Amino acid sequence: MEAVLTEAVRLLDSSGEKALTFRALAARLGGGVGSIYWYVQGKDELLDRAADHVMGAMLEATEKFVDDDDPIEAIRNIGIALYGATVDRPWLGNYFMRNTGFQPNSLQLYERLGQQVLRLNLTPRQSFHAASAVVGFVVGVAADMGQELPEELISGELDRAQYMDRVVAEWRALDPADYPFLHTILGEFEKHRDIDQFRAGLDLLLAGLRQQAGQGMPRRTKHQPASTSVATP
Amino acid sequence: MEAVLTEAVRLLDSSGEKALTFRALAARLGGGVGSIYWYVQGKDELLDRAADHVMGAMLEATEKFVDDDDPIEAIRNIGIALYGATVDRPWLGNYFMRNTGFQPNSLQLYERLGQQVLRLNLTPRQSFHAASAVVGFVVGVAADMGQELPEELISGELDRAQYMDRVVAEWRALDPADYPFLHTILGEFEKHRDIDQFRAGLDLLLAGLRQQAGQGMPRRTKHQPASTSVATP
DNA sequence: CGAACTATAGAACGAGGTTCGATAGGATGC
DNA sequence: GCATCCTATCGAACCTCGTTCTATAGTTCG
Repeated sequence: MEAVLTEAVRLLDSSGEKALTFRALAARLGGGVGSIYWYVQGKDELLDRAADHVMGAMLEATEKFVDDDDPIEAIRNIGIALYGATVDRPWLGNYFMRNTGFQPNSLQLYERLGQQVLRLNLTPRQSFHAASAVVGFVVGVAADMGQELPEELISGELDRAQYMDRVVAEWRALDPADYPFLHTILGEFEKHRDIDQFRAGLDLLLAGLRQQAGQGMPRRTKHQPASTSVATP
Repeated sequence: MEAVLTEAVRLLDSSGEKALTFRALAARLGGGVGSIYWYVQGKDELLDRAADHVMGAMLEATEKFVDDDDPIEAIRNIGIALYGATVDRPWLGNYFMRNTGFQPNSLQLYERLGQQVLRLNLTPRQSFHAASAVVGFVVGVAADMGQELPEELISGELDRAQYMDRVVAEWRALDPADYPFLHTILGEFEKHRDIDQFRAGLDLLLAGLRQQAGQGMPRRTKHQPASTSVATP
């Protein structure tokens, strides 16, 4: 059973979602196609199980962040870790889009992030929205950035830089009068790294969150400078 | 050709991604399976074309926002429109995750949003990050929220409220000591509406952006004393 | 020992994407 | 007028893949 999952994850990681077929998996395990159906009900469940398997590792990796002095810093670290695990697993991002995090390990990760939000002393409604926004942003952007590579890259016809150059060239050919923004950011786009782009976005979101936490909302006027630590759970 | 796309979109919207098969589409058009291959190279391109078709309508719908006095308000409106178009089209969200917006109409929408960002007078790098973050957030969250319904709902076995109740009941059964956050937000989750949740997240992000626009200089938010209550609207 | 349960194997079925050759109808060239 | 292309259409055939079903051991228990 464990073997089925690890081998499935290996297949997914190495060759993408398309490559995970029951026949290929059976071949790897040196068994028959039908055998897998003894362990899982169908392909959906196989994917669910594989995803939760990865999220288990994810949980362990983020355990060390919960004691951070600054809760926002903890949220950032957890978010970055989640991003990292998702971005180079197109199948995982895809899975998140298909199945809200009701799987046990996903739920625990949501809880872990939420506990950091609790330390900000917001209203329950604000806390709910904040945690959801962070998870939504991280998973959404990671799924977006981690998408399967276009075939020119897979086939080895072009490398990443060449492909990027081609896209930039196409954009540069557009009329600057019609596309002033695109031309403004072309230089940035050309040399950008996905991870920096992600972090910048996350920082914007967290800045908004910090601001909300800072200005004591309706009742909770907790006017502490927010850099002093709170007792950890 | 136009007929192929409109019929494809109709199939997708009415019955989901699974329902779009070449055979079904051919039947609707009263033609043969092979004919469709004269217009598109394969299923991927069919999806691409269908998505761009929808984005065209999207563009027209957001045209009226570009003259808003407050650029941030314009960004918010465009974001909300994009969210709306995506959230009830699971196939569209799925498409965004598979293919960065290099399609002509997607690119134009990105440009339109970017032009509003330009009005904030940020550095090119900040502008690039801001526009990307907003698009990433909107599309990511919409794709997440718009996912295909679980089968209990499709089969009509349960309605949305009943399904929600069941999830909430499961969560309530968890130990509050282990899941303090989940129990804090249970009440909110129970009565939440997706659109409100989305707007709240977007507002957080835009608050961060407005703050960045307010303080003239580029600046890292990491580890600053958090006394950043900058003038807000 | 026989019966029931665990676990495995692989043939067979059906759905769906894609390929291929056949077939017109119209335009163009000689 | 006839031959030759180019456009557009059609559906049979092929291949892959998820899933089902039956057969077959081994193992446990009465």
